[in-house]
Amino acid sequence: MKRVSGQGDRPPQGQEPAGWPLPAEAEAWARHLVGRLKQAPLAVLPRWVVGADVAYDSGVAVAAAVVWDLKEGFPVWWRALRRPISAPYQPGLFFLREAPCLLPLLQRLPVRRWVGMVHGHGTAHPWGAGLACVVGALFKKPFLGCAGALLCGQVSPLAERRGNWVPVTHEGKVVGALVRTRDRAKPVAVSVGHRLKLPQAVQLVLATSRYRLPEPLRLADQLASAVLAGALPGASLAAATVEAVAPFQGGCP
DNA sequence: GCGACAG
DNA sequence: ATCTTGTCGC
Repeated sequence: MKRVSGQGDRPPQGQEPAGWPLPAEAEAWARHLVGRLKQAPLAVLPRWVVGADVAYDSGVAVAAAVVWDLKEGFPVWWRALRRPISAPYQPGLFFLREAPCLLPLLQRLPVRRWVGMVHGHGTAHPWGAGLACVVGALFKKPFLGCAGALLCGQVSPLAERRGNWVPVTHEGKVVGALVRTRDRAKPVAVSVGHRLKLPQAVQLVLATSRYRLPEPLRLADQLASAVLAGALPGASLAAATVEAVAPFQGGCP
């Protein structure tokens, strides 16, 4: 598929939009990428779950990543990165806005074996190419998507108790799951992005959830917002140096 | 054809 | 996403 500048299948480096498709060719680019997705089961659940999210404000984006230790049950590393917004939000093309911000950050993780979690959909997407699929495929890492609302698909009634879930069906296929992460709270939409199975994705979301959103994502959400608001220091991509971010609210023990 | 539509 | 503190309910 044609790109602004061909760079193989590796995550684009540096300033955008180099390596990313233009909005007009994004659908074709994404559909091509879908053909390269793997749904192989995760042989071993990694010890670390990386939650990543982005907060925006008039031209500026702050991406944040949090490494959650499944064994200990708390965050062990976090970082935020500031950079310019590269694309407007468009349902279905969310990855064009979010992925460029996430990649530079994910390349600096302190752990080798991890599963990624993004605030958005994976396969539960009109073309089966949600943010989690795009990031997972580019990184060749297991990724799942966890969103607050469905973008497509149908579901049956879901029990009110935490831990229950029902499949999300789209065009005759199971593309995700609606998961109750907290009693009586609005369910979350979980779907596979790359290199893991839906039951494993659901298991990971439930294993890291205390409130409605899984902790790795909820904390990344808060960190990104705090840095955006200026309450905490973040690093600028333009500065070429990524700095450590000070502990934030609800920090680690 | 029209509207809805992750964040 | 974002404008916005406390408040009510489970």
